[in-house]
Amino acid sequence: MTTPPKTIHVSVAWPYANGDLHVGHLAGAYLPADIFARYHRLRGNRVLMVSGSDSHGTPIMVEANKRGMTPRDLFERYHRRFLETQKAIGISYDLFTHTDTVNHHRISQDFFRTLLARGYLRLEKQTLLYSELEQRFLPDRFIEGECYICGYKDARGDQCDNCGNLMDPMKLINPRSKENPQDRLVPRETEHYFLELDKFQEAIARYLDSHEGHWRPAVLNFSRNFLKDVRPRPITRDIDWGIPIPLEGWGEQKRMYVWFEAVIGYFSASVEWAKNQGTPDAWRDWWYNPDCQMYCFIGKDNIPFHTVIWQAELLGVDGLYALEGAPPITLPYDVPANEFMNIEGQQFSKSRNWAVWLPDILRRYQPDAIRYYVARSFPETSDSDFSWENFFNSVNAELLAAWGNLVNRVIGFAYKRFDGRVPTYDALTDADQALIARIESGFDSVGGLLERVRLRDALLEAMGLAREVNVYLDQRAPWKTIKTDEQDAARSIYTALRAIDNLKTLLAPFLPFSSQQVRAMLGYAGQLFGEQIITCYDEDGRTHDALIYDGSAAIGRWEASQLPQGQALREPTPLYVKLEDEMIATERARLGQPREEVEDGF
RNA sequence: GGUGAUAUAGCUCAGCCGGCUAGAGCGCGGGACUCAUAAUCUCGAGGUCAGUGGUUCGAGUCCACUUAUCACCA
Repeated sequence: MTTPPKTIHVSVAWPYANGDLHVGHLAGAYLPADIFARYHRLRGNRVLMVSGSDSHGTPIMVEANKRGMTPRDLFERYHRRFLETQKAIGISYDLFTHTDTVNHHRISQDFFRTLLARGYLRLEKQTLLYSELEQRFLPDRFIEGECYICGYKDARGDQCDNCGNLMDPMKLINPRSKENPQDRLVPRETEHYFLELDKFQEAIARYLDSHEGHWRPAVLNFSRNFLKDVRPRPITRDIDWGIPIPLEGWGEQKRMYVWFEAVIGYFSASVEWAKNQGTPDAWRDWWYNPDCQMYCFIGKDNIPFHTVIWQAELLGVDGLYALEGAPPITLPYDVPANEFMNIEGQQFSKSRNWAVWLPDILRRYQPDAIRYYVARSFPETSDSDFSWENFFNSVNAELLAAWGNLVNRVIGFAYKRFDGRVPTYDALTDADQALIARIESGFDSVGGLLERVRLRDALLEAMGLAREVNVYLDQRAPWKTIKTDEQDAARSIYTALRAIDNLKTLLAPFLPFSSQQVRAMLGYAGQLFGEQIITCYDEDGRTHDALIYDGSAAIGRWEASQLPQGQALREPTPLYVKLEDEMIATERARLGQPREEVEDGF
């Protein structure tokens, strides 16, 4: 019956640390990744789930500039908040680090050196706009000018807000610096390294073909299309915040492009995790192991970086840090990219504050309530919508009414009428055995959907099973039979308790907090999952905070309940808080209003 | 402009290689029950499957075009 443990790598998109996390982040990548990772841990598989804050890139610089902070102070502020937020909502990273570690810099530079040595990098001259005032090349986003397509006066260097077209800053009419309008921008020649993606075209086409069966069609089609006319892409830029280029004379004004080094974080964070664990070679079990299955959880805007570009980087450095006779480096097995989650019918917008921020809602709602609604609304096949009315509805009418109430009524009944214990019965009826078998079938059906990363369907399947227990109870009516035939009530309550015991396991990847509560109320000791810990690591005097997962005390298993008769229960308390409809309007009214970032934790 | 995706009940979505009298949950209306956070169970009303044209004995399901939304590329 038991299959040998699988080796699963869960690579999760790295959030830019220039603002708080919102439900879009959660729906797009973090919650799917966590559900998937928790399921595989319950299955007894070896899971390594890593991510971290993206501390580089122009979004960080732009925001830091706006606030008069250094990029480092800015990203450290949000990194810290990311740790708190993700701990509170239960995103169980084995390591959530950031890209400004000594380790990540070293590994990214080794990627660069290896690619250069193997002839995958090409040096090219480019003409870009140079600021005479600041004595540097300005990133696209620091440039404004007149749009050469629609004539809009204040087009940004990367995109025109009026016509939506992407901009080539060199073509802008009367380009000027966003910061200093009196600054003079002059075209000047500069040199950059380009990653020759076209050299990997055939290998990646074969790679895509080999995964045709199980990838989401949208992801596969998109990637093939992107690959068709893939061309060399600059991996360095004129900027002073980022990872230095490890070459003579490239130290001062040039850094790696963030798209190049951020994905390397999946690799470097695995290496860091291994080192932090005191098993510095352990990362090879994922990265040089032909049996490892690697999943990248990302949003759709990130698809080409994780289905083509990251593969090119990995193929280009294959063998890096490998031991003698190692198998080829691991490429992602699947990239289950999600679409976007809109808010009340409109696209997320940071500038308009059209967003549902996680630190804010975690102060008002239970983490499992948020997880439930977001998971049942995952944008797995197309964009989905977060609406407060639907959130309240789903929590009250589904999570609370169908599941929370089931747990409460059954454990409550047993607690009151059977002496605070799991009832003892003589023999179960056919109906009882049929229900147990039906619920146990969920380990295959829900598990199968989870393995295929159809998480929304998996959740709905598990909830459907919970409903069947309500139907069963209605038919067996222990509240009636207990008056005439206590033994029959004992059978049906035992059966329902055992169904609940199974269901809490089936729901545990989605609802880890309340599943743990159910486990405790059923009288079990111990934890389904491990501990999430915020800790600090020291790299030769330079420290960084991280969120980690310690699974050593976790005893949860994806297997059928053997609930013992007579086991002492704990007095049940309701799992979920009922949400008051009046609050819907209050929540809606917050959208689009100025927001204050509250400083304290949760 | 190019490429890809999405458009199915009031809401959120399922409908794989064409055979459905079009499904689920929520919401709504009637009934039952009372163990339970007025929760649960049951019955029911609700859709010309974005539009137009085509292939086929037969099309939400395949093809073409159109419209709308989204992403990426230029």
